Order: sequence, then C-alpha cells, then structure tokens
Amino acid sequence: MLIIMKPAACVPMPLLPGGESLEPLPECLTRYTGFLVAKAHQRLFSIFAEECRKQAVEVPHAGILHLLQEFGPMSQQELGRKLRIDRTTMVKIIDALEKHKFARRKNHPQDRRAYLVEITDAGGKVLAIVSKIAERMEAELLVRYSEPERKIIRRALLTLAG
Amino acid sequence: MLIIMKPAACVPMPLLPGGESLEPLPECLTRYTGFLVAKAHQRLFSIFAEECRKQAVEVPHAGILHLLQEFGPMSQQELGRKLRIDRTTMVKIIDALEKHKFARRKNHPQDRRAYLVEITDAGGKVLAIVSKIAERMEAELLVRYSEPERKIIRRALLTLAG
DNA sequence: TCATGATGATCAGCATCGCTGATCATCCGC
DNA sequence: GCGGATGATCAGCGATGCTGATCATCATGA
Repeated sequence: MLIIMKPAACVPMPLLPGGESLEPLPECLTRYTGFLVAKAHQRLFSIFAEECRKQAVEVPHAGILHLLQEFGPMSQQELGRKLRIDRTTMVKIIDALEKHKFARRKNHPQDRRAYLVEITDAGGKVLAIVSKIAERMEAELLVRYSEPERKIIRRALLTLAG
Repeated sequence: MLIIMKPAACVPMPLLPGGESLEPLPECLTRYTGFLVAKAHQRLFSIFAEECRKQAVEVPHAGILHLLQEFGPMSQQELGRKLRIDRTTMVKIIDALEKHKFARRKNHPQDRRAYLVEITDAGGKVLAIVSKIAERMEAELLVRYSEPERKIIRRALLTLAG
C-alpha cells in the first residue's frame, strides 16, 4: 500500500472481506481494466487514508517521506518528477509537511533558487508507522495470490502506470 | 478502458510507449500495490479523459451510459449503488448528461419520488464511439499479456476493488 | 562580461469534485 | 393513517490540482 493521489467518489468502504452492503460491480464495466483500476484506487485510497488520518498524516505525505528517506534530501522539482506531481501542488504538500515538522526546507548549497527538502526525525518516525500499516494492508490485500501471480500483477500495473 | 473517477495530480501523459521525458517511478514506491494502482489510475484517466474530451463526453458519463444501455432505465440511486458514486454527485452527473441530451429523466411509473434515467439515441451513439476508444486502449495497454495473465490481472483488480 | 533563455519556487485565482446536512415529497409497514 | 425509510435536490464547505504570472537565480554562448 501507499498511495499518492486522492480519487474522486470515495465511498467509505470497510476492509478486506468488506462486501456486506456493497453491490458487486456490474460485469459490463468490470470488463474494462480502466474501470477496475479506478475502483481499486477508490477503495485502496479510502482504506489507506483512514489509517493515515489516525496518524495525523495525509496520504500524499507518505510517498514523499519515503522518497526522502530513500534518496536523501532533494528539491521540490525532483520530488515532483519522481512522483509525477505538479510543481504547484508540491509547494502545498511541502508546506504541510513542514507545518507538521515531518520535513524541512534547507537552502540548496549549489543552487540558491532551490531548496533541499529533508526528512526530520519526526518524519522518520511517522514514516515507520505508516510503512508498517502499508505493509500490513499489502499483505492482506494480496493474501490470495501466489508469488508468481503477484509478479504478474505488479508488472501489469507498472505497464499501466507507464 | 472506461474510467469513472477523476484522479488527482493528473500530469498529462502520452500513450503507450510514452516514457520519453518521464522519469521511471522509484522502486521504493513501486513495491506498493497501492502506489502502482494510483499511478496507473492517474495515467489511464488522463489518456481516457483526453479521448473523451474530443467527443464532448465527460469521463463519468461513459460508465453511466454503459450501464443504462446494458440494464435499461433505472433510478439515480440504483446507478449510484452500482457504480459506487455518491447520490449528490449523481444528481450533477445526470444533470450534465441531460444537458448534452445523452440521457433523460422520465417519471418512474411505480414510484413518484424517483426518476427513471434513460439513455437517448444521441447517448447511444456517443457511447458506441467511446466504447470503441475504450476497447482500443484496452487492447493497446494489455498487448504484452497473454490471456491467462490477463485473467490474473483482472481477478486481482477485482479483489482490490472489493 | 553580459544578455538571453531556462529553471526553481511561489502565488492568486479558477475549476472540479465529492461530501455534509438539510429539505421535501413520497413510499411502505405497522 | 402514522412514522420511519427512501429518492431527489440544493447550498455550502473543503480539498485538490492546474493555469498563468512573477521573481530570483542559473547557465550558455556571443
């Protein structure tokens, strides 16, 4: 798990077994991969956002923190390119991260136009928590699939994501 | 193809081979199915929306028209339940569909509170066009996958979509 | 060295979207 | 017939992302 964007039409939905009151999706639409992806996104986002909310994290923050942890400090542009998020959107996200003290802007030593965005200790802590949640969801959601099947799924999604 | 919801952060992106200027998604995030689904959604939506725009159709309309074609007239609530779209959102979507004359509200013969939403001839025509686009995208996007692999992918997405 | 175009960050304003909560009419079970 | 559920609608809110502009800075090449 770990999701970046907010999907529209986010009907709150319960976790895995879930289905009680939900109508199954009509077959004439589930034929379409795009529809399935959209609805999967809707569900996964709503589940993950719920968990994030409990940790006072917003969904897009998780991805950024992950990236900063992995690659070290980088500029907002770089983050945007890697995550495919608009530059102006990134400004607001980093603003929020700074407000929560999960990250901070440092001056870029080589380029005075740019900042280096850096994860803080608090950011690291919250990332650890959120990652754990993400791993757990991952495991639950894919529980029915064997390792080779998961490879196919991951490869397919990568293709679709471009 | 055929997508219902608008994803956030919709960087316009070119079709299949695509990648020229796009950085590949970082591996530390593509490990997460949720992230992949989000990014796949982002890309698929932006491609499909572009095509829809050319036909003066909005993305959510495609799903509704499909459903009306398949099942015949039904109430807004019913549409919402099947597509997992909020009732108040549905009002606006049907408003737009009526404005474009792709669908119309008829009085429900058994229930005077409800409408029966009905697809029009114009709606049928535009649906045919959009469906063709969807099928083509579908074929292009999954070209590298065999039929058994596609089954796995579809089943997985269905699981994720709940 | 200096002019020019590219690039990083930011902001105001816009459009979209979906949801909350309320309202009103109607249905249906008791 | 009463009272709680249900269908449609609306105003208003909050979130989101994007467009286009601005400003500072960098980098290139004349």
